[in-house]
Amino acid sequence: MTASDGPIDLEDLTGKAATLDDVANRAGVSTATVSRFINNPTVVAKATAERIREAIAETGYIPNLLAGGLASSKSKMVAVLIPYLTDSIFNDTIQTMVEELSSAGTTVMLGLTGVSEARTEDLIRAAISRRVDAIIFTGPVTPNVEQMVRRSPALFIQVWDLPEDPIGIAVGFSHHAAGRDIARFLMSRGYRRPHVVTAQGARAQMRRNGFVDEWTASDGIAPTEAHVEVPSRFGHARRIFAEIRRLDHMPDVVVCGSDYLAQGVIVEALAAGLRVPEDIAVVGFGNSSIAGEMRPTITSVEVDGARIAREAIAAIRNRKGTALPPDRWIDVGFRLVARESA
Amino acid sequence: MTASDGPIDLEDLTGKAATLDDVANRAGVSTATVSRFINNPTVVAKATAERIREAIAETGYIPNLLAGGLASSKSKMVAVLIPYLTDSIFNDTIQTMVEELSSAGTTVMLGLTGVSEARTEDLIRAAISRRVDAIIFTGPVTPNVEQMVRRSPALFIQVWDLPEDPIGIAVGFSHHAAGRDIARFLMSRGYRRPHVVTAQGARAQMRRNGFVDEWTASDGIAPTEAHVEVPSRFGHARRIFAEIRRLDHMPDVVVCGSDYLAQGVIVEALAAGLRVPEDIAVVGFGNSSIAGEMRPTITSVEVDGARIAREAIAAIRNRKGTALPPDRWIDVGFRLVARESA
DNA sequence: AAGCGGCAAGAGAGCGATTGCATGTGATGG
DNA sequence: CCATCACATGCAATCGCTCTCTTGCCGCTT
Repeated sequence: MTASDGPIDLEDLTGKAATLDDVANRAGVSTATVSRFINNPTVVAKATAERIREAIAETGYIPNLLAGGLASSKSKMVAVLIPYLTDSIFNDTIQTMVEELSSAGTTVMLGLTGVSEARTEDLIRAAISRRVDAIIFTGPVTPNVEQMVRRSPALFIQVWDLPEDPIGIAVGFSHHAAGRDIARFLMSRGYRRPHVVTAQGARAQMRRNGFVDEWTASDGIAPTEAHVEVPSRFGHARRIFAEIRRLDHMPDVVVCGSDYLAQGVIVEALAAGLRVPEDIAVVGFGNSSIAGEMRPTITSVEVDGARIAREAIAAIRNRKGTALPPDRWIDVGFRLVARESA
Repeated sequence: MTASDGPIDLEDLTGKAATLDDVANRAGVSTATVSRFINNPTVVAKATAERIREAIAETGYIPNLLAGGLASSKSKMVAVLIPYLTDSIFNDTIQTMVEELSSAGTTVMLGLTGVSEARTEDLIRAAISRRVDAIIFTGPVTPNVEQMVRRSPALFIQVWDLPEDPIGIAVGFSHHAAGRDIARFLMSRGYRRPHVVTAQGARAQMRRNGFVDEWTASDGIAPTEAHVEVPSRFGHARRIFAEIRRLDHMPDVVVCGSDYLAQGVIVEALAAGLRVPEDIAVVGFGNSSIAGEMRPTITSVEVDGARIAREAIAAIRNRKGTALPPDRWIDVGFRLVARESA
């Protein structure tokens, strides 16, 4: 087939997708040139570029990224692995991440690990199988995961946390410090009997430790506690609140692992005729959109999830070859936002 | 390199990932056999299988799915395209979809279209570029999208809706009927002055039409209305409620496009000292987890998002070659769940 | 006029799997 | 004892790109 400027029957292309070869033939150039044009349009001469552009339009060519990735060993994919999606504290991070990555032409592979180590390992393996450029990860790293990841050229980014020795890099903040600051804040407001609700998961545990350590050190009295399954969402609120009512001493403030849970507790408390924060105060975590919209508005800890996403993406983008970026810890901090609920 | 049963220095593998060749050499078989073992372990002899298994373990081999996909022209990937993630009514569908697909070894490419046609087209193109086996899509189909999709062998599955002429197949329900049923329900409960809050987007529009058509036909009086940007989430509630208060006639029921929004309206109403549903009733949509947890519990329309996911996956799995499945419409229906709020 | 530099484009060797076909082998039956 | 067959395995072409190396060409300098 040679280049022709007459219209072609597009229908005959439906059977088989057009390839680089087809485009090259139509445009009267070699595949190498078309490939160059696609990846870096400025390196081909203007007239050639125009012919190629037309040939692409005529053939409806859509590159095969499987082939491209294989040849270049760059997949332009990143894996994003989180525990849950529903009512998740990571949603802003994911939303930003997916938006920014896809507008940069990178596709996102989403994995939900739950709390299962086996599933986590499967997902990591799947990500490596696809030769992703980076793995963005929230969760505990098992030895198997560590081994697989270390051998893979993918950049491993642990987000929402700052582990002591990240495998790749980490973008997050100190959960222990966050817990501590919540404790200090509540003390300064005069609360005396906190009730700490901790979700499953290492980060929640660290916040809880931060809180309890600080509280016990300054006050001498350990707070009462409750635990919920991951994820700490709305649905657990009723049970949590029922438990609180059964305590000998009603707490004066409930410290929740997420705003969703906090919201639920507030709803329950109000329904029970209690005033928030006068009868019982509530603290959330994550500063989700609801925190500012709930009545009363919810005192929470703001974490800039979008910034976490952007820092992670920047790290991917700035990476040279397979070297580790210079900054292995990126601390985005957090900010306690005092509102009406505590 | 020949097969050896001595321990090898695993470290020398870190530079380059192990390939099928490495495994084959170690196990003393051909790459074809290893490939067969990986894709269908039962076809290789037991002793051979064992040797291969060991070789894989020793080399830490992880298959390259880019190469595999290229050779087999099956990517074992599906694209899932939704407008938003945060407070999204699709979350259950996505959660189920991702869980079930990944445990079947298929990876999920997530795309967020927002309300932008350009971005939607880019994402479709990206999906086809990766040669996904299927595209699961929620949203309006532009001519460009239709053209790309028709030429691609990927199965196109439109979910959460039942368009008249789906490109591939559709798994969803009639939004018009849902709107109609809400209208009937509210009439039967004696409500007289509904206020309909409609989000941007075709589906919300269809529900609104269903509602308004039915209401106007039976009652003769058109409901008052309000509009919100997509997504119809918590954050708009305050504005919506403020608008309601400014109306000449206070409506007796607010019909919301999502439970998140309904929740917000309830919170605002309660904060304003109104009783729900006595002073003002509220209807949600989607039957999200909060619908049953909120106080009062929210009357909503239950859509089995998980089932939508499973039906879509089943269609992918049962597909033979590139043929269209026999059932082009799968109606999962919906169910009005009457609770306390209306 | 010869030499040189620089840009644009082509040739072709991979990338790492899959898979149709050919082949070898041992068991089976006549 | 040999033809037959099923089964397990190997050979090698193929998938559609990328990218290094080379070539061709044009315009300038000297």
